[in-house]
Amino acid sequence: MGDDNWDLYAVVRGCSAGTVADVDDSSFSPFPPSLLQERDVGGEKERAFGFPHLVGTSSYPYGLHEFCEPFYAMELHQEPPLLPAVGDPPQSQRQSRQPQRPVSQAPRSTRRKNQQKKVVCQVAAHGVRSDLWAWRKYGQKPIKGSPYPRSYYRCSTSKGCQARKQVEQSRADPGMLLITYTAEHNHPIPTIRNSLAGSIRPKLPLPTSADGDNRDQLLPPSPLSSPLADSVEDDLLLRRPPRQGEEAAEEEEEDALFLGMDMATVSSGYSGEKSGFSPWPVSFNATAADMAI
DNA sequence: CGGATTTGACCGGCGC
DNA sequence: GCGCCGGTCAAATCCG
Repeated sequence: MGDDNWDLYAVVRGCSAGTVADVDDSSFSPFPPSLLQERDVGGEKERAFGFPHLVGTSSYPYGLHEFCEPFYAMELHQEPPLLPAVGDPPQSQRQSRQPQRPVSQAPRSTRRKNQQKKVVCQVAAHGVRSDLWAWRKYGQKPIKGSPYPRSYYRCSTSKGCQARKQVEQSRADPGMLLITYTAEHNHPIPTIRNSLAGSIRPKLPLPTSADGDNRDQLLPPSPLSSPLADSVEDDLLLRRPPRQGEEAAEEEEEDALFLGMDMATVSSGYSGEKSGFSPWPVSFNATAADMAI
């Protein structure tokens, strides 16, 4: 099945252009230690990952499976998360939640901020085309000190899946997205995206030819450049605050051709002040039909 | 009509 | 103890 390749690409493309920083629990890293490069950044250990030999190639090194497995089958290898166990429907908790939200229900088991396992992945904003999981946005918040809002997504591939991810544009490097994965998927990775996948739609009108048309031309729907692409990250980019110099747009369009190969670093305490980003029209709204080839 | 997104409000963790 | 802030909820709205 070519689906396997698909999955792999999804992973590679999802995080290949960046680094991952294990925030709270090194055991939660979705990537095998062999791919993580530890180094000191500002006195803090940072684990950057990269696999240049994987990206930019059209054939998969056999090692990829090994690489992917820990993340996609995390429940098989990791200790149980702090979150409700597999099959424990969070909806049942929410069910008891009244409109007035009685505090006595204390439903928020995910609130252990410091104990929550997280994996922070910094990726090239235009390079990332998401992953095989279907993510549903459930919130967006402006973050103090950051010009960019943070978007909150939960896995919609399977009901009851506790996996979440936060997507935020890096302040230090506006060209990068900080993706924080929290909790684990409690279901197998879909070989193809289910009907929910890729249904994230662009809210903003697609750009006219005047402001950079047809990303499809830049990113033809090849297996590599991804029918997988959904607009989770694109969505974020589309919401970026207005910026003075849009000139970076062209530059980033070029980068897009390389699927965001540029590497960067990330740590749990990123910093920076520059803002701005180029508009990134949603070109791929992958549908089930797109997937089911 | 079903599912996703938007958005304001609520809640609790955490620092002071 | 208090206030700030991040994370989540859920009604309203949008869209295919």
